[in-house]
Amino acid sequence: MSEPRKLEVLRAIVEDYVHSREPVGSKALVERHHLGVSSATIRNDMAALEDEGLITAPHTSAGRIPTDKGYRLFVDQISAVKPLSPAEKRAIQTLLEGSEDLDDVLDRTARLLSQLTNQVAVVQYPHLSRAVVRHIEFVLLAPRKVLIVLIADSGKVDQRVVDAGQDLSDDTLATLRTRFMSGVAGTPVAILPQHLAAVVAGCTPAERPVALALGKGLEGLAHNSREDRMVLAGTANLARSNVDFPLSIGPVLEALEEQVVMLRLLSDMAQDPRGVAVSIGRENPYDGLAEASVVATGYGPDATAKVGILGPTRMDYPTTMAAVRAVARYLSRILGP
Amino acid sequence: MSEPRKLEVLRAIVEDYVHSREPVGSKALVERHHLGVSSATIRNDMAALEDEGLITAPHTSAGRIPTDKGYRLFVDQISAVKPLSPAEKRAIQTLLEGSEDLDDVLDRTARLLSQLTNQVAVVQYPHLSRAVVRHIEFVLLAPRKVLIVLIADSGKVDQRVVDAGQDLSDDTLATLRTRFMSGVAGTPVAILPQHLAAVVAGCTPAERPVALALGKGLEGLAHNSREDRMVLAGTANLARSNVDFPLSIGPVLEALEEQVVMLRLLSDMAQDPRGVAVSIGRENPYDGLAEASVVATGYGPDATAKVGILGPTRMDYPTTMAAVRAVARYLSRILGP
DNA sequence: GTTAGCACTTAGGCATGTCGAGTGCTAACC
DNA sequence: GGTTAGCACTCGACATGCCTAAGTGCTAAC
Repeated sequence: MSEPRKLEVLRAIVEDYVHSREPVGSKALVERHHLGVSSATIRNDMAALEDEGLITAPHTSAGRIPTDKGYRLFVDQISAVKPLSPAEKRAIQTLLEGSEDLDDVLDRTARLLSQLTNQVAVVQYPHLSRAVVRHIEFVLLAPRKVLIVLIADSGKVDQRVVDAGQDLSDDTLATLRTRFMSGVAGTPVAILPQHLAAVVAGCTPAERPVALALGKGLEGLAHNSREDRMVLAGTANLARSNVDFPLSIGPVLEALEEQVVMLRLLSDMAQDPRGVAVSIGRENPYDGLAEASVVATGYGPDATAKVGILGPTRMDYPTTMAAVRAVARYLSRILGP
Repeated sequence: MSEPRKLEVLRAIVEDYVHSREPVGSKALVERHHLGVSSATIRNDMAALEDEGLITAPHTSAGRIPTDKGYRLFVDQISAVKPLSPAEKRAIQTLLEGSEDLDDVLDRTARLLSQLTNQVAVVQYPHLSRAVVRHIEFVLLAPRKVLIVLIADSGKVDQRVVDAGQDLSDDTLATLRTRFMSGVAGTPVAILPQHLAAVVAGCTPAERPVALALGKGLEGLAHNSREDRMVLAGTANLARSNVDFPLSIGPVLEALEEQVVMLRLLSDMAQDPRGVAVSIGRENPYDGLAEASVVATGYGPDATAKVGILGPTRMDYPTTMAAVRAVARYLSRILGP
């Protein structure tokens, strides 16, 4: 029994199953792929593959389907990432170039990726930490309510309303704004807290309480900003691709809604040498995703923010991986300097 | 055949069907509800209701289920909006009060409403038009790229990047900012364009082209801002409540993703005198929602922005309407002055 | 206008039978 | 030793027939 052929058989099973959605039998295999042997031989190979836990039979007299382990081997060793068609590349470029503000870029990216892959697309907001504070604005909404706006050089704008704890005049606020601005402009967001503390320390005792409140607000903004949010698109694909649902979509929708779960999952995924990480079926830490796979990669200057897709374990990995990788590259380019 | 009893029968059918998810027969009706007549009489009433198109039988020998028209009559004339339990009211209050920035408020609102109703919640971003310009900020991201930030007194912050058409210095930009600020601060967003034109006209010829670009950007912001976005929550409820799906969720997910469709639908809904609008099944202009109902209402100072839910036509209207109305009220209060 | 009674319809459950796809095994073959 | 043909066996999918329970519509009596 030749080892290379066994892998070839696994590859054929994965490809056929992804394509047909039906368990694939030995006879169908020899017909569709020109392996130069008979179906009986294939049966022996398949029995071996089953012993190794790479494929399984849903019931006695049906064909075989790949297991999570089988998909893993397929992704790691057998398949090559398929390059995108020029048409697709062009589509990515045109679609992404038309956009300007960050929300819009991410939104378009998600929609694009979901169309390209026919899966659910997930795009995490880029991390702010490496960015540099460009501008701070305080706006008095009510005597005690102050809207804080933090603008970073990445073009990202974050906002929050804080309670000043006491009534304020526009003048006081303007003074404070100047103080803060001179103290933190140009500071990397990551080390903002230290600088804020210095500014607060430099305030007059009268200003102190308000400055403290504002400083806290800014700190919160920098720390807790939108990088823990994400954009979704293509949820409808879940229902479509699963007309005969091997994937019960309820738990998956729940996972998608629990953004914390998804974000955690994305950042925990080990980066594959080929630049795209894949998490298959039960490899996912979240039970609701036991029948789903995630394909993701980082984007942006340090690739910490993630972009990816989620779909049934039975998906076309080579094509999907190519799409995710390509979109991430274009996205990095657009957001870059 | 007494007319009031016929309505009572319809009411009983709707309530039972919503509760049991199964067609309801004449015998079950007399047992569960103390109508003082026999099942034969009810049968006569039901035949009449069917003639009027208010109920229908899925097959010859099954009970009846309400039609869209039946639900409509139920909602309009029979049912009373159920008040929320004190516990629920408290939950709404605590959950919404903890939040500060607008994104957060809307997000929490959506989650809350979806939990309260077990349906998909939709919250439209509040309209900016009535708001007053509080602040404008220009930030130079690259020599020719300017980030424009527009802050309204509602606490809403919008942003956009524009191409200035020529290289700029920080100084030039600061001058222009002052000009724009003095020209438009305090202006209602709705009439911003006129004021912008005046500012541009008042610029020196050298400044003109840049001012024009910036003015255009601001105008676009005011006009086209996030009011055409919306927040979703509880999509997983679609899958859950429809284990035996009378509602195929694919088209519904598609509709939800086409935000344009949903926003259009929300704003087209006629306001009910009781303050909550309902659109039932085929009343919806969008085909994918033929088996779904939308319950929505306006919120905010002039109730133009909408908040609502979407679910199967077979839903508990009285309770749902109460929840939507209550949440909208709390939301208005939170966002109010 | 209401009721009882009865004939009629139909979905759904269940047992039964058949068909075909696919397997595992054994014995022969190169 | 690896490969092949052949064959018995298993099981899901599908069709058929039958039965029951639920529910209706109608008619005649109250």
